[in-house]
Amino acid sequence: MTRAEENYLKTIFHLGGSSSHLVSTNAIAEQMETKPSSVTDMAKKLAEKGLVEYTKYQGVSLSKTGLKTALSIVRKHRLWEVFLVETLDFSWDEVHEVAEQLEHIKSEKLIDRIDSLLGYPKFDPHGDPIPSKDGVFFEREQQLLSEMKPGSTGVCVGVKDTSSNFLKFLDKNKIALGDTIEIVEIEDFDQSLTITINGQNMSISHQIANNLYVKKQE
Amino acid sequence: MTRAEENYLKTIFHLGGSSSHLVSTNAIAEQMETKPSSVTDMAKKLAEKGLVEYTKYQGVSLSKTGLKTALSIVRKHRLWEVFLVETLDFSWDEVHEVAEQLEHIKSEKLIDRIDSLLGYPKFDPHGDPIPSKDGVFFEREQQLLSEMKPGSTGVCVGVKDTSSNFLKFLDKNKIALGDTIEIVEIEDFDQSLTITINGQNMSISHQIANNLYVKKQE
DNA sequence: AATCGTATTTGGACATGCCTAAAAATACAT
DNA sequence: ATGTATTTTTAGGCATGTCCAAATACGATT
Ligand SMILES: [Mn+2]
Ligand SMILES: [Mn+2]
Ligand SMILES: [Mn+2]
Ligand SMILES: [Mn+2]
Repeated sequence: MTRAEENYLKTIFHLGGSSSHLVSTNAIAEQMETKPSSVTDMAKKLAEKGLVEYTKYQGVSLSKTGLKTALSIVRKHRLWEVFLVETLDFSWDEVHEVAEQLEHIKSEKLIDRIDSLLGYPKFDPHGDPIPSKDGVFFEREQQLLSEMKPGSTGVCVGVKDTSSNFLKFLDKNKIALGDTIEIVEIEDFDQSLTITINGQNMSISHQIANNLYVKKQE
Repeated sequence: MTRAEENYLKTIFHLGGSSSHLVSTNAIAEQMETKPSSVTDMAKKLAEKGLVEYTKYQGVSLSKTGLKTALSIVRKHRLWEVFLVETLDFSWDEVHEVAEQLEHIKSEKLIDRIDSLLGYPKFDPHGDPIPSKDGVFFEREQQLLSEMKPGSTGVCVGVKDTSSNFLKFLDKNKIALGDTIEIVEIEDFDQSLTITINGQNMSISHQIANNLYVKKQE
């Protein structure tokens, strides 16, 4: 399994490529910042190896073994991210790039020991679930903050945009995973929200709310 | 800098390629388990990039920047080996393969944090010195146990053969770095040695003694 | 059902890094 | 000094993974 193949499988997984949903050549090319013709080439190769199902002009989806492989890469990526934050004091906006490299290190033992060192974490620094060794993981209960009604309350559980820019913005404004957010009001004019967080009121734009996942509280 | 280029530079370094000593195409090929023609190709490319000096039919040596790069790879390799042993409880015969992969991860910050986490170690699990960030490292004072005279005493500081087989043999016989070894007798017949180690007498073959580095004691 | 615009595939090409077989240079022995 | 053995280089090819430009298929519109 080459690094390129692993990256394609991971991308198809992230784009939701399953038996029920085919992923288009263009979507993959865009996500990977490569060209559609390259994707076609690789789709053929992966189909040849039984890692994806591929029908010309239709799109690709992960096979059973393809999914297993993709999950193992995602597992490694997210565990390394936790390691970087917890053990090496990286901030959550610095870890993705490095994890993109570390996820390709080939050693069962290494990733199992990292997992154990970290105490078998269930979520990565961005709130994304970490698949277990045998590929099981829980989709977390979530909705976008922008979909909540005034008066309701939620706990911040994840981010949709994981860009360094957005994550740094959240740091600067003291918004972190685990924080409880109450929606006070939504402006008709620009959909900006007034929220209460950590006992303080603040105003955030619709775009911010549209990139924050919360778990609704009763 | 590609992974292949890094591996060539590291190999040239290990073969002692300096201004005073040219390394032959064949030697590199053998060490890297590749073909001489491939080495010639790469030698040209590295010379092109200013990382080695290369004269046709003569051999290659590291340039100043080539040496710097090689040292940084060696540094990373050895720090990762320490990390695997100290932090993740790998045994010293399991770390080399994984370190061969980890040494190519590109992140200053990562290796600096690992270095700090480990308390800035000076030697790797096999007794090899770890170059500092700016490429400085101390050649340790050493000689092969097989070169010592009966009656003399030394401290075990390193291994020449780093194969898993040899390292496991040492474990099994409770010979570890830091142990004090006294040479009691050397057999004329087969050069095997009787030594005292950890208060016990034992006999080891010439081949073993020929792969153990010790620091002579007064 | 024909047309048009977009998505996708094909064909040909290039860079990297490797290989084999043959040619050339060097080293060694007589 | 000459011939032989060894080392090294060259030439040509292959695999991987990428790209561009041209051809083809799809699907929405009329
Ligand atoms: Mn990430
Ligand atoms: Mn993440
Ligand atoms: Mn090693
Ligand atoms: Mn070592």
